[in-house]
Amino acid sequence: MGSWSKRQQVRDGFHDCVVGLQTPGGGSSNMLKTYFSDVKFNRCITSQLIKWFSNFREFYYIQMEKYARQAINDGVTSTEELSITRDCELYRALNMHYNKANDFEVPERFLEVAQITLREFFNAIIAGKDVDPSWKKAIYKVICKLDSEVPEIFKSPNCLQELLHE
DNA sequence: ATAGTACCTG
DNA sequence: CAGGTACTAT
Repeated sequence: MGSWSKRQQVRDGFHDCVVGLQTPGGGSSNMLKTYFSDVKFNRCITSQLIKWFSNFREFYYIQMEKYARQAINDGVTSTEELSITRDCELYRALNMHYNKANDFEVPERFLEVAQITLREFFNAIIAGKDVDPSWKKAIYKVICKLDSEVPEIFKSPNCLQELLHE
């Protein structure tokens, strides 16, 4: 399936910054490829790359919904009570998935966006919008606009090593 | 027709 | 994650 020499390196850090990445319209597919300068892309490899990000996004949103519902069951009534810190359960779940080895320092911006996402889910569920089969679409549309730029350092084939030496 | 995505499954 | 289906958009 091709040499994903950079796969492990890029995965984690990428998603600390690119959570809601939507490929259509944004031309993001080509943008992503520029971060894998050592990979020769064909149809198959490209779709696998796209699939990864699809899976990553999926995981992110599944956690958000789960945590939002859990908060509601726990009696939370206001979004003011929902904040995402580096020691909260949700953050740990995400970090465990995207940044298992803690190679990357998760940007503050990620916490902000995650919190916005969580509150978005919370409000939608409270409002009973989840009866609509496509209720998440509205949330996706909001969050994908909050994507951060992917740090340039991830373009380096040796980004992991370089980060570890900082 | 093809690429990209959501949703579900293993 | 990868596979598969169904659906949207180009």
